[in-house]
Amino acid sequence: MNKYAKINVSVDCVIFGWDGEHLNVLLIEQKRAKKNAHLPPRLAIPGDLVLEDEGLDDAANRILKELTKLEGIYLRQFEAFGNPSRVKELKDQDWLKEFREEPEAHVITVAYFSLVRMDMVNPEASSFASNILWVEMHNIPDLAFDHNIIIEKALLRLQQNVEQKSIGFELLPEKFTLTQIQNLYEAILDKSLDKRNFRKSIKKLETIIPLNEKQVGVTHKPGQLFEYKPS
Amino acid sequence: MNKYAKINVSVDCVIFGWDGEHLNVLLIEQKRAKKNAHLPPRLAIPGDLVLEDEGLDDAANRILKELTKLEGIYLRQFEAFGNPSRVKELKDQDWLKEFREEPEAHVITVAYFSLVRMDMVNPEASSFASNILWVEMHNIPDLAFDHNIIIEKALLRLQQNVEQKSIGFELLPEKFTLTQIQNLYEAILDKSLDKRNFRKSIKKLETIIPLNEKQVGVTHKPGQLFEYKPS
DNA sequence: CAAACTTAGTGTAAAAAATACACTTACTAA
DNA sequence: TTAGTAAGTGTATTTTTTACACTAAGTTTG
Repeated sequence: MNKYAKINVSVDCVIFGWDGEHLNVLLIEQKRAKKNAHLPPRLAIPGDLVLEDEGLDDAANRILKELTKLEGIYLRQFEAFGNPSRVKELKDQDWLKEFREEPEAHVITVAYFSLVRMDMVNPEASSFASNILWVEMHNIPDLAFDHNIIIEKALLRLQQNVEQKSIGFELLPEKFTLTQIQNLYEAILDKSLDKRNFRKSIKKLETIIPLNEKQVGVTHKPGQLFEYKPS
Repeated sequence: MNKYAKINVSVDCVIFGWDGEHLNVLLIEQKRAKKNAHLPPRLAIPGDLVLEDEGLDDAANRILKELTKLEGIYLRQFEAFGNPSRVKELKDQDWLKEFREEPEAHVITVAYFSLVRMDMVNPEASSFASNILWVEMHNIPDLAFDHNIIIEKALLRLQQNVEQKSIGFELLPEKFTLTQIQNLYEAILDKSLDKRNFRKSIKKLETIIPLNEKQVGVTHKPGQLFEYKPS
């Protein structure tokens, strides 16, 4: 074995989910070997090793699908994490020994994020994920490896993208009201925005086009519907 | 050998150099084995494999130093490149066979960039670099692997950073004139800026402080000197 | 020493963008 | 019919951005 053979490469996916109210993150419960079945479930973001001759983007899509059955989600690479200590904690070593051929190997991970509508997506646990759960961003427990840090960094990047108005519409319903967009932005940025000014700025965007339709089924004045036409 | 063993991880460094006039990029000429000495020199940005149990940032610093003797330069990670074909071209395979234990391995590279003053820095070829050269950004030849693409992406990121005024002063002389800053910005952004407006925006920054000194040794009206005090 | 050359240095007006702010309207449910 | 709820709207103020051209301070040359 040469001096390079022990570096593995993984990808990890931070999937932000919008339920119309809060920003959530998709977590998996990792399976444990039988002998460790008594241990508490281990939570993590979906991720696994990259295969030989597999591109990073391909790996991210494959792994997300294998663990959660989610497909066709736009994943954006945002950072590589390579601190050698990131997989060396005892809790992590225990698990790695159950599932990895080289549990003590240095693992460099390339992290991706995405933002989806929770009601448009149906994650199901698969492969070594024994369970899938959405957890509110402000309520994330201790996760495997350095996944808490990875989520924090992903949120920062998401916020930067949103401030430049370059992401966010993809995850609204096909037809949506301006208030729905505002709620989404407020959840991502974690601060409240002025209604009139927000509407002004959104209406200025050419990609948001007004429809001759109103919201139905609400118990108050129905809002006008808009749709998103990517340019 | 398991199915993961053939992924190697490298780092590559895009070092932008400012000579007061143009933006340059630091390239190395890669050594060739004797039997291939007749081949034309191979140009690349400095980069090499990450070692086992070495952090990415550490690897970047080590490798830059090994190849160019540059030390203490702030390197910023900006993207990982993992297309399996990035290392499979014939020209690249030839070279890899001379120097790598697993020339056919998939190599994922994590790319870093930095910006330095060319007169404050003294790169010297070392290790498998047989020569070091600065090449003007607009004049970069065909490089090894996907290094041309990596440089393009690094420039984009540098430009984004500069537009937010968050980088650039580090690489001016200790005392500099506003025109010098403007020249730097124009070189990075590759466009010309209005003198009065530029000066207004720079003077608004608290980190740029005016000195009671003037430029000396110039053959025209000497400019006022400023210094940069990081906050 | 005067003229020519070179870059430094300066201000204002106009346009555009960002902010702060409060009441009326349309619908549902009780 | 009333009460409740979120939708929808405009203006004035401040801040930021942009466009634009001449004078000043030094050096060099004839």
